[in-house]
Amino acid sequence: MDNSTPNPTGKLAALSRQRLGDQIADALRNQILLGELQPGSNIPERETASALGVSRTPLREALVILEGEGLVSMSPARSPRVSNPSLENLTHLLYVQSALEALAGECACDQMTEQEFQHIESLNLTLQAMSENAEPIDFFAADMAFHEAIVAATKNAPLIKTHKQYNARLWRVRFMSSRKRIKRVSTLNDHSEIVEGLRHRDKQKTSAVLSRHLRTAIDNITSIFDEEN
Amino acid sequence: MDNSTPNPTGKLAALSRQRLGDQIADALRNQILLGELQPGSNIPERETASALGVSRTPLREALVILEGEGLVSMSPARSPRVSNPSLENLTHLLYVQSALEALAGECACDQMTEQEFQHIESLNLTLQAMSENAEPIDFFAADMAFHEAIVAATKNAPLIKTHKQYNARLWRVRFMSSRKRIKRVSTLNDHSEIVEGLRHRDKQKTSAVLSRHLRTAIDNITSIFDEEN
DNA sequence: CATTAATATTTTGTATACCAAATAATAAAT
DNA sequence: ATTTATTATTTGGTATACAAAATATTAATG
Repeated sequence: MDNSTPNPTGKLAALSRQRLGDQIADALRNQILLGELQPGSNIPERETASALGVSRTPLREALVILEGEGLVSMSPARSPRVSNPSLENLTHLLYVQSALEALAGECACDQMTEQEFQHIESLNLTLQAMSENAEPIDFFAADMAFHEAIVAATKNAPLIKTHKQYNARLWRVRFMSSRKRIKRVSTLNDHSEIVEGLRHRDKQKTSAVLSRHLRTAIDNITSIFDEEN
Repeated sequence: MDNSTPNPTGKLAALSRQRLGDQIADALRNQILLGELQPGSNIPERETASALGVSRTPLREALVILEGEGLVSMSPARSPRVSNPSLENLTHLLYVQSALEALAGECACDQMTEQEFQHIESLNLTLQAMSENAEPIDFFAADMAFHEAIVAATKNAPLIKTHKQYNARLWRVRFMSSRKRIKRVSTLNDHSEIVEGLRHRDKQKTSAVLSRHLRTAIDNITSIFDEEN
């Protein structure tokens, strides 16, 4: 959030390469994804603003952005809160994400370069190598990177952005789901099938496997919720 | 934007049933969809704020919301502008919308009530009746209502919201496309097929027809762009 | 001791003020 | 007359100040 350029006010970098509100939104989003800001927790404006060394105006801008992304909810005369989605809501999100990734798989077959395919393939190999040994967080990160690479290969900017936003809302529950190593084998099988579909630029197969792959995740998060209650 | 409750400041209704920023966003969004704010036109903050009788703070909140929805773009030291999407961008949006509506058709087969089906069916009948005589704007509105009703029947809140946002970004070009009465017959055929799919709760057929229906629109908007240049 | 009413405090919502950067305009020099 | 340099003005970005509402607290009363 700061850089090496001195500035008149002496507070924080005022080099407006990006709006301060956007930078704050990025910072808060990270904190939410990392679990530093727990679902349901309050984000009081004054306190948070002074903690970040900014005023309430750009913080508020950030909160409005995050509210639009579904990560924060604001109610009149109440502190903004980190969203705490229900199982039903998460299921709904996963259905949409499933459709988005199915589309991505199809478009990637048309649009990806050979280089991009090789990158996706290498990400899958990394994941396969991690299979038994890796830490949950690393396995999860590699899994996410694989899916993001497929979406990126479509060069469809709105798709990439919307997919990213849905990923953010699903991040926490999918990470928790990933910690349970069960079903890691079938996950890896799916991934290999996806790579084969992409290799032959088989739109039908690629999108079908991706769709099924994501919908399977619904069962996993359901069991997560059952265990908590 | 106002109500009958008097308020101390005497300016505009301060009954904060909803944040002022949201109300302004709604108002600006309407102006953009109606074409009162043309693509590429500026939205200077001071001028617009005083025109609406509000201060820059909530107006700015509204602009940030609309930027998140892709309807407005903001650059440092420049007036916010109404987005003017390229043909490529609109094509990308339409691909996503196609996937969203295909998902909606599938979920609607599972989730819609008999009552909701009858409503969708009646909207289609209205549309068929309008076929030759109706004004472009009315035909377009009925067409949109038909698609929205299918999405609403899924009860999937994130899907409904995302679909609505994509619809807003596509509104203008789809309206222009609708003004050209060509292809109205095939549009109506598609709609009837969709209704039949829903009637038999045939997920595969319903989603396939919806997907094809939307992708056909890509050809239409392409010809719109060609004519302009 | 419990309960209710009144008050104080905290919180968000909005407006205004100030600052820096970019652009437009004007004056001077070639 | 044209071009360049300098100044003025306009614009968005951020901070602060003030207002309204809700909650927490305290005091008074049964």
